[in-house]
Amino acid sequence: MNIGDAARASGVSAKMIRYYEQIGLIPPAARTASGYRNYSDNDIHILRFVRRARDLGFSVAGISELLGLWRNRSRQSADVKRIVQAHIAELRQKIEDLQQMADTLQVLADCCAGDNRPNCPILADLETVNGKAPKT
Amino acid sequence: MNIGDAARASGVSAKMIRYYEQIGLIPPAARTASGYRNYSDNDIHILRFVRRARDLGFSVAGISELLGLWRNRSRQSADVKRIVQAHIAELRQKIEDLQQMADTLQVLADCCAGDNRPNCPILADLETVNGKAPKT
DNA sequence: CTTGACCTTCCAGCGTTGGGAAGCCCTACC
DNA sequence: GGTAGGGCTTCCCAACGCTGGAAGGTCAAG
Repeated sequence: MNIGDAARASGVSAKMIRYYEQIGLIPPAARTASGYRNYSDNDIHILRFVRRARDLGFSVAGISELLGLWRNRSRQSADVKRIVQAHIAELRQKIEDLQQMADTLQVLADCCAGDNRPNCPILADLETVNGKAPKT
Repeated sequence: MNIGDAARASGVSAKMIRYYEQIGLIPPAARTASGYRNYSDNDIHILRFVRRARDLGFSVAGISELLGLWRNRSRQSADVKRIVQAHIAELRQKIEDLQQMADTLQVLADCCAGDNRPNCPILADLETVNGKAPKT
């Protein structure tokens, strides 16, 4: 299987497959006599694992940890769970931050006439620090 | 006012101030005879605007647009509102994506015993494509 | 043999921030 | 006046996770 076929089979682009190999996330692929990368079914399996983990928002470092546990038959599911729960916590934190931004902006947008006049409470807010009047 | 003072007064690090100047987000600062950047109260005002906009998640490109409107006294508040609402939509989209990830992971984590045995539904899921069984 | 699609490597960039090196300037203190 | 220390200057590098392109080799079909 060429890298293009592996990309189509796994959902990971050829560029990214090479990148993942380069940074050591996945093992170096076998090569044909002419230097083409050659992928086995097991390699595709690994690539799919990586793809799925990325879709779930894991960083490359996180995927590396998960791959290690996946390969390790004497792993403890508690280790996997710990990684996943830490990641969930990060996601929830990001969600909270973004939600806070969106809420603030929504309030400002609701206060803005949105017409052809220059007066705008949004810009007025942006002049301030943390949404409060500046000391000056 | 030196760049350090400006940084403390605006909440934007000196490093970032230089960077914003370099990429043209803010105008080049005045200089003293010896080459030090010199900031006026108005410059601080601009920096605070930038800081607040970043806190609300705007990209540098977005801030550039907002700054343009801020400076333009004949602006129309509708233009500001449009930019802000587009940004709110982006934020909500990101929130939704992250929420989807977190929900999926939470379900998996809840199914995982988290003990010293290797069996783990999380890893089992990661082997699949989009959470469904692979074609193979 | 030619064409076109594929593969290879390497280099550079995106956006935002932090870190550090080498060297100049300013203030304070002796 | 000399010196120590902090602050300033510019420049380069690193991070994250890719993405694009250039230059060139390989393979299969016509």
